[in-house]
Amino acid sequence: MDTRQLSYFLGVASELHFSKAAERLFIAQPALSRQIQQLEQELGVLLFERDKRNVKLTPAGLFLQQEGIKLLSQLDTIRQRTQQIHRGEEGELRIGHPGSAVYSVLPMLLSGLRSHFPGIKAILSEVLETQLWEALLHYQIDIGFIREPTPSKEVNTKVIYEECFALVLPFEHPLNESSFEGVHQVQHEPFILPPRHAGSIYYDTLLGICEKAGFFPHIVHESNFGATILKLVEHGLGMSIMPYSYSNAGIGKVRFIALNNIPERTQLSVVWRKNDTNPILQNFLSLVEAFGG
Amino acid sequence: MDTRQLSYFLGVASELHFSKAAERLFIAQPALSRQIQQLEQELGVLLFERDKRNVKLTPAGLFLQQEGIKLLSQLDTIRQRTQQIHRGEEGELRIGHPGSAVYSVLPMLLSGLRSHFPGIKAILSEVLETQLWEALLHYQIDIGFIREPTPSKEVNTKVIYEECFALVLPFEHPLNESSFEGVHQVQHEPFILPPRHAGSIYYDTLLGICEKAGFFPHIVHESNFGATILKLVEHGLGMSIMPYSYSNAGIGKVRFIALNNIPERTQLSVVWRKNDTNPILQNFLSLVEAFGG
DNA sequence: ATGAAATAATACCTAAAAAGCATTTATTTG
DNA sequence: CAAATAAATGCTTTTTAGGTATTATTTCAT
Repeated sequence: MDTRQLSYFLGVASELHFSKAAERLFIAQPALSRQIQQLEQELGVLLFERDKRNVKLTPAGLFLQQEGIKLLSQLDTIRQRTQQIHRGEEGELRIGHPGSAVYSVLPMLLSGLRSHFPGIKAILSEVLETQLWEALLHYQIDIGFIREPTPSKEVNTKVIYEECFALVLPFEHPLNESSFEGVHQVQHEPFILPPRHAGSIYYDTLLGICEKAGFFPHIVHESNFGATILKLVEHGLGMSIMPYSYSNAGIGKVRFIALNNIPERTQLSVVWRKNDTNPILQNFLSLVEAFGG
Repeated sequence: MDTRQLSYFLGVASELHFSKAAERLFIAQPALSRQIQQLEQELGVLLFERDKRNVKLTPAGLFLQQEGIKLLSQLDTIRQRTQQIHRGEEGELRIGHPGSAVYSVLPMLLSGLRSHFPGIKAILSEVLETQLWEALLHYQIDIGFIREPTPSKEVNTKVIYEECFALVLPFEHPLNESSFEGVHQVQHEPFILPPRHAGSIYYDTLLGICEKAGFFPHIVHESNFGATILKLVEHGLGMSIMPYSYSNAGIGKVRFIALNNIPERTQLSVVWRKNDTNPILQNFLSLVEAFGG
């Protein structure tokens, strides 16, 4: 019983008329009659009751009709989904990202993914910047978001987002956007910053901001998790300088003062394996491209 | 994509080796290679990554393998069930029966059905004897159980069970099996019997029992439902004569005294349409035959 | 009644598809 | 570099599906 015989059978079963069914199936009536006979013989089951004039389904035929319709539609679904997977329109994309990406580009990219490629499921995992390259090269993720792309032979990088830094203060701190003139105003305050080893260029940029303002920050705590820093700031343990997009996070009662007037800015880049031909990745990259990366 | 191509594909997908798969599929390797190529071309999807030495599945191929296995096994199930329906090993058998059959043959027949033909589902409906012929001839049931088979041109009948009658008394009644000598002992008691119109031969048999014992029963209530009669007897409203198998019913606190020593006995017969070719019915009848009908 | 129309089956032939065989090409391994 | 392995290619044969003409049977209209 192959699919051709089955669909011929379904044709006759729905028309209950060999000649009409043959016409609808674009074959000659004798050919159809024979295929049905062969099917019946192979199964050893009479599927139609024919009395030289009328054709009707036997109980077994009725069952085969009901189930056969389902089966063929399943086969069609399988075919379509196989093709979608081939075109990269269906499947999983494993994304590694730092926590900060959650508050800026990631939500927009994921909603774009949802609308353009509803079959692609994003598997998100928060990965520390230090572990991102390893995760990528060990095939644990397919694409990563990172603030400091170090060019590499095995990995492609592309900047997709740029933003200014922000001074983060406890909400009760006297300094606010109107009274703010420059970073030097907080030169005597305690600071909470990421540890140096977590991303040296990023760290150096932060220190550069302070240095230009004429001081070296008094660092009282370190954390590589943005949310932790925000909580520490909220409790008045110090202040921090973070990418402005953290202001979307809504974590902690803190005040963000955007540092628009200094040249230092921070970028978010995507990184992926150069040799990766996964069409899902390619589709995601085309989305990144359209996003204005 | 027909079933042959699909099973060829599954062969290669599980062996990941064209030559070995070809051997297992009993075809030559070039034929297999070509069928896979054709399948890939038809779908427009690369299913295997071949590098002249190794064969491995692409993501789309992996999906097709997973789904294809399921599909082919479904097809096989459909084939088997279609054949079972044809052989009458699967389907529904609508059985009409009087309430009394529930306490004798029906449970045994149904458990025999369950073990010999697990695919046949019995649809039981309690049908009054007066309506049984109609239900049968109007195709509302496929087979019926009845106590008084009147021979007919359109219907076959077959006796399957014979039993004696029993005197049914309230549990508190002084008469019991040891003190019982004959029906004449209850000639002055009130009786609860089925109405005459419910089955005249059956009714006449009951009256015949009394008549031979030398009295005409004083009928105080009538009911064509055995359970109702039992309840009325329990409450001391009278006594009754019923098929002995009602003693299995466990309805009401009543005493059964088997009337073994009188010639009157009651039979249970099956009836079915003479022209019915339904193989499920035939299988059920073979069971009835084996049951010793 | 009788002939025309309808309808599935049969007989026979043709075309297309699948399978087989021999060979080739490319790659790995010793 | 030769030998072995494995998939692909070219060509032929076999099998299967499809087409045309015809038959047999039934129904319907005259």
